Amino acid sequence: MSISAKYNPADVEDKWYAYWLKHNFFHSEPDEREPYTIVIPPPNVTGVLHMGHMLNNTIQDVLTRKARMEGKNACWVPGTDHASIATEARVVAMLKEKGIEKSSLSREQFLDYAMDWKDKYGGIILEQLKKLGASCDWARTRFTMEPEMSAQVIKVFVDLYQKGYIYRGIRMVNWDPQGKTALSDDEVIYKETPAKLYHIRYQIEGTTDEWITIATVRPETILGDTAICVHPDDARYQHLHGRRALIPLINRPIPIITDGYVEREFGTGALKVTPAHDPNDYELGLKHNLEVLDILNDDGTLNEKAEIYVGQDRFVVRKKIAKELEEKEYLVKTEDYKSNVGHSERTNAVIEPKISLQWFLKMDTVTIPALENVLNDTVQLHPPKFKNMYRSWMENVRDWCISRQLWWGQQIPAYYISGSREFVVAETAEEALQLARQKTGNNQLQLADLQQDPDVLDTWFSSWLWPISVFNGILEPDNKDVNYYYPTNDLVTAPEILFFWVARMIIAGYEYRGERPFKNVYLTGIVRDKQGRKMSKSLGNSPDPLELMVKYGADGVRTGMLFSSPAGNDLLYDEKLSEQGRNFNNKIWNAFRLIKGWEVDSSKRGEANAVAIAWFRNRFAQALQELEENFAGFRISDALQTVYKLAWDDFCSWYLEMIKPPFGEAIDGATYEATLGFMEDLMKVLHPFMPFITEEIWQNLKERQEGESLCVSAWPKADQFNAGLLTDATVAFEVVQNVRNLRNSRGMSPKDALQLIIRTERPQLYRDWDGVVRKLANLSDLQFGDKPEGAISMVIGPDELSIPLAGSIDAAAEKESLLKELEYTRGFLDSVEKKLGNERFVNNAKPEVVEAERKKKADAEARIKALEESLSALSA
RNA sequence: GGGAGCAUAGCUCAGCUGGUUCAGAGCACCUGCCUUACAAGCAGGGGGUCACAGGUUCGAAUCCUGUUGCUCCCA
Repeated sequence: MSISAKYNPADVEDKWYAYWLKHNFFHSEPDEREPYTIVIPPPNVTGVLHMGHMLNNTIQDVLTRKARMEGKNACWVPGTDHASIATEARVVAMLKEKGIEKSSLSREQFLDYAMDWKDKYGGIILEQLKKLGASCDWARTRFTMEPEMSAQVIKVFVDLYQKGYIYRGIRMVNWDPQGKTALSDDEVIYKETPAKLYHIRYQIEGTTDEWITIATVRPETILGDTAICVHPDDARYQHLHGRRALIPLINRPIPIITDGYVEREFGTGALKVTPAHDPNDYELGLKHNLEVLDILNDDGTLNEKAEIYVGQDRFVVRKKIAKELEEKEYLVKTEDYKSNVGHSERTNAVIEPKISLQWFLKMDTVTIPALENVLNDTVQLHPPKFKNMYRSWMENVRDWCISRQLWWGQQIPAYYISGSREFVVAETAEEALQLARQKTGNNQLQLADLQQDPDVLDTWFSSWLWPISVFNGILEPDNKDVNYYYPTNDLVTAPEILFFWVARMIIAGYEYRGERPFKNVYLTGIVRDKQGRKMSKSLGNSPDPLELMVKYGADGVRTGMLFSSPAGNDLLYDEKLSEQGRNFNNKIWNAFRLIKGWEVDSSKRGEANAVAIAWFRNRFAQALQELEENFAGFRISDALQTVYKLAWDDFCSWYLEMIKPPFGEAIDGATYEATLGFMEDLMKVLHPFMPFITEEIWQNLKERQEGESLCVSAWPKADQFNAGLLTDATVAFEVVQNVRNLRNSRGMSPKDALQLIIRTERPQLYRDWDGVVRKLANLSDLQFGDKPEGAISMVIGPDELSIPLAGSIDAAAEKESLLKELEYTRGFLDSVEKKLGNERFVNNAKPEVVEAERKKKADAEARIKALEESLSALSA
């Protein structure tokens, strides 16, 4: 069989993914095994795969695949999120292109269009995840708006309402006048925008020439003012306390109040208070019991409460009123000013802080177990530094505004009774009717007399149930799936949504299951470009993951992502990382080529390789232990590094070179079998990181049956290892490296065989490694003894290596380097002796630390002795 | 304004409970090699006062305090 010298991922990836699916390896059903469950952070149906998903899902796949190989019943539940605002905006835009206005459609018609759109585009991202190799249980794919999922959301709403946690209230919300909906804080993007600060004077009531001047960037809102506020200690305004000022143009009188909140240095030190149109003013208004005067319509035009400019847009009015104020000499001056203006993430309209009637969830009590169980590590955050952030949020949490003025989502199950201000909350219209009849005592009420609230619930209000609802745990709280899979094990997500999503899932978990939703939360970083900028469509600095996978292979990109992604830290993505991943794949591929290319001669004896085999077996055990520790601490990047070095350095660079037969010669059967076993174990520990290439190699390493797969093979068991053997090996390797270095520095070819003479008190070590050292250092002979005439020497630990060299030996240079070493080692010994001579050290330090120092001392002394002997031989 | 985090090689980062397995990895760089698995490679090498200043300690990259610079969260 001829195998390509370059690994070609395209040849194998689709083949093995199809094979895995065909044999249902990723599907999970409850059984007697220990479950391992991950629910995917459901991507938006509007989304396409980006680098953040790549990182996030690679990590989930690594964890899932490892658990599956460990014999756990692994279940990774995939799905998508309906994303109310984003999707509705997308559908509205799509309709607009077709010439259809949303306002011309009924709710049902619109939802039909939206569902069609979702069916067409909503699954794209999941298909893309398959290219990445994601081992999700596709039979369990969920969508947050499918009937069973929505039913759970509605049930929870009704339940929380009945418990008294949900209420309707007036609040200041971020209003998008274009989308005509309230937005949550995270859907608002603040941009620094050049603006003007208008200084406007208000006449004091009952005077002819007394004024107070305020400064504002929004002169149109003076029409909604209900007070002017000054600092109580501000000397400039002492005489005005308790007086009233007249709003220019409309002459409505408003009180002048005092509050320490006002910054005296800002503007004129006098603050106009517009409770309906500024969040801070709103708070101030509550405190001082001010009237809330809303002068804006939902679309951003002024209403009749403004008295003037009614029906005109807020920005048009800003210009006009500034002009009028100037003409009528109310405008004192204007100055340039930079202000942070909120824009809608979806429509880019300038956000209007607006008083509105919304639905809220009270957060004060439901958050208690969610806070407590993160602080006591029942739910562990990785890295733990996020606990602080989590706590500060949970301790200062505000009630959650859960209503959105949209159609795409779960419609709020509140029904208003015609002809009254009453409403009822129920899971169905029929139940609502019953309730309404009871409530009103009017048995004549019909369905037609009820009007369901037109708004839908915040998308997070459905996704906070995700770890429960994917197993239908709200509707059937005792079903076998939810009992088996819940609580889930690990959640992998971005710190950006720690509050919006993770915290709320924990709340819902305790509220509805009385238990944490997951044990571990692994927080990934944000994927940034080389310059540290967040990857975004508008910057165009994000590579297309699919193209990247075509170029470097899915395995290459997966490992590339993980090379530089410690938990919780941002990842500065460079295509070089994928290249490195691809190169690693190629390296492994070539190791496979080498092994497969060998002729095996089972009559041949292979004792010479025994030490190499013993060494690698122990080295593997050591690395496996390290690997397990890395996984246990969620240090995924380090875990990859461990197997990377094991495969490349230890297996390829050392082990294979040790046992490789000379060209044209066969390998003995015992060494071959051992090597196949090592390769197979390597494929196992590499598989979670690079599933495709490892499966391809594993399938071809030995005869396999249809239905067998690496992805369900048993993970290697961690064995004890012989540490002494491993340290002996490092001595042998050091000898090899020294000889190679000598050749290199003297410009000699590796083909020139050299003679090596070792002066040592531990000859057995060198005898054990004789064959390996001879082969790797290309020695013609290895003997024990003193340095002969005309040889160059080096000192390794307490041992002296000599290599006879024909021709020039620069005795002076050699002496200099030996002296330098001697000096360093003496200095080192000195510091060690100082430590040991210090009574306080010997008494206070741990015994093993003191013991280590004693060993250092002995080593240093031996080394000094060897160096001195070399030097004296040199001068002799 | 309040809170948190970070600062280690040219770059990205490890360094878990203070002690040569403590100054490390990968990439980049330099030198020499197309050596019959791999140039997507091999062998070898250089490079850091661990931000700055104090302190605790027998001993500090590691613990404490302050300074400077950057980042994030909340307002």
